Amino acid sequence: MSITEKLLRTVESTEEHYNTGDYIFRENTMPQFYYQIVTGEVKLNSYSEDGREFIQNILSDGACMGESMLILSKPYPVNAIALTSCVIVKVGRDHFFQLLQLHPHLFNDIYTALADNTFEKLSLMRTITANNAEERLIEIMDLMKEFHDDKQKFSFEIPHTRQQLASLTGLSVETAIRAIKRLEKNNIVMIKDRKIYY
DNA sequence: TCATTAAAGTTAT
DNA sequence: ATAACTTTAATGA
Repeated sequence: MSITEKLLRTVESTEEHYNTGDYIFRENTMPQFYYQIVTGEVKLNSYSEDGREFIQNILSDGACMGESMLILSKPYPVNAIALTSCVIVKVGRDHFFQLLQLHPHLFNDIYTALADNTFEKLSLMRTITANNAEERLIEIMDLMKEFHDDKQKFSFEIPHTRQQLASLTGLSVETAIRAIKRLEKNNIVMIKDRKIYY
C-alpha cells in the first residue's frame, strides 16, 4: 500500500503540517516529491469551467498521492487539498528513487498502490457513467467499504458529507440527498443523526 | 431523471 | 458570528 514510515525516515525526508484547505500540490505543476499521509485527509480534485468541483478521490492515513505523476514526470492533473489538518511526509524525487533502489521490495508496495489506484479510477469511471444517481452512490459506497473492510449490513459509517459524495459522483447535492433518502426507504442505507450507514 | 435556484434550518469553526 | 452543510420545493431541460 504505502511505504513504512520507518523506511521513509532512513532517507532525507521532511514532515510537513498542513491546515484545512491548504494545497499540497496544484494542478498543472510538476511533481517534485513523494507524499505520504501520516494523519489527516486529503482530497484530489479539479474544477470545471463553470467552477463546479469534481473530487477524484479522498485519501487518508497511510495513503500516498501523486506517485504516478512523480514516476512519469508529468504535471499533476489534479489538486491535492487538505480536508483536515494533516501531517504528511515529503521525500524529494531523487531520494525517493534512491530509496526504491535500496529496497527493491518497495516496488511491490508502489506497484500495489498504483494497481489500487487504477482499480479505483476504473470503478469511478463506471460509477460516473452509470445512469442513475442511486447506482452511482451505491458504487462509490461499495468502493469505500472495500477500503475500510468491515463487512456487515449497516456497519460502515460513510466518512464523507453529502456534498462530498455529490462531488465524487458528479451529482448535485440536492440530487445526492434525494437519492440517499430513496436508498434509505429501500433499506439499502441507514441514516442516524444525519450519518449514513451502509 | 437530474440540474438549478431560492430559501430556510442545522452544524462546525 | 460566520461559513459550511443539509433539506425542501418549484421549475425547466
